[in-house]
Amino acid sequence: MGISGLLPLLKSIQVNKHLSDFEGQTLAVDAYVWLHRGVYAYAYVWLHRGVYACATDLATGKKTTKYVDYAMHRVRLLRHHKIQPYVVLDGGPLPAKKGTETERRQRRAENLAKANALAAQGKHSQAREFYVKCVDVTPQMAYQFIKALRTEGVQYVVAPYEADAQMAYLERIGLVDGIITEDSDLLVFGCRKVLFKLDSVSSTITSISRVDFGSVTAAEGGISLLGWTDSQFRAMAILSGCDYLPSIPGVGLKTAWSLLRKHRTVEQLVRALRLEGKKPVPKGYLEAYRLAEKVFLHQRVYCPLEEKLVSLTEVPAQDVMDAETEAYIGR
DNA sequence: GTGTGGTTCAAAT
DNA sequence: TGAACCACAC
Ligand SMILES: [Mn+2]
Repeated sequence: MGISGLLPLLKSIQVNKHLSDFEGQTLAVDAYVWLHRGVYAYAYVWLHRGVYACATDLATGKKTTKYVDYAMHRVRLLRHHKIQPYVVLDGGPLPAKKGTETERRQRRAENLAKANALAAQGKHSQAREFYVKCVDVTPQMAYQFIKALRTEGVQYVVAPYEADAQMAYLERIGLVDGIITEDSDLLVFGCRKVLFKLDSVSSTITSISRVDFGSVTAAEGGISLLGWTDSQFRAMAILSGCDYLPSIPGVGLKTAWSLLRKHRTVEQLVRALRLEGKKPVPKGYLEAYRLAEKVFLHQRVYCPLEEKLVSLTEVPAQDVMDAETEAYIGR
């Protein structure tokens, strides 16, 4: 899901770069995106050839590991431009994302059912498009990718939970110079340099830098982020709705932005909204907000230097971490 | 007019 | 995942 509408809002600071601009740098790579696209591409090709077995079976990695080629092609492309890839894979499910994941699983099941129904009616071309929609990246596929990475001596790490937080940590401690992903969440995790939309044909990529946030213009009905702190930016994103917390109905990025200009703290903001009574603030929203904030700040990640699990950012001593919170952000 | 939220589509060898 | 599009409410 990411933060809906965030990238268009930051349009004015998106910079098109060539991969050669990153020569000599180490870039974290969100493995999920490449694997998913690889699986998608090959599932599509197989189905085109008339292989109408269940798409989820097709992609288990038993019959083929072709999807790995797609990802490795991109790994080699980075290396060709003298960029050192640091591949980051997703780990276990984060309790905080439970809602999002059950939703996805449901959608995949729906698409599979539709596909099977259409196939049963002999409508194979229509069935194909639904089969393609239920492809999923399995741990087995991730393992096939890891084997290829090992063979070619590419650095990688499996995150204890989300790759997002893991990549943010690698950048934070200086192990990577930037992050290649398609997920706008990385900006909310406080990353300094995030690279989107890698085009392997032209070797170009779209860059968004934290230092440019202040230049986000209020022109054309947009918003201004001049003088905004990481904390305020994060608040705007969470209030607008994120993977860890749905928004208050009727509140999107722009409303969150103007609310945060009026109120100094989220407590005051929520109190004012409740007093006004125009937007339905759910019961327990503020508590849920605090938890979401902690997931962005303190999610559990693996430190390759210390070789142990740590928090993305250190938890302040006065912050109480009860068992529920611990479970939520990973332990 | 503005902003939100829902739907639909593309994704690539 | 995002982008594009559109209907709806304010
Ligand atoms: Mn994410």
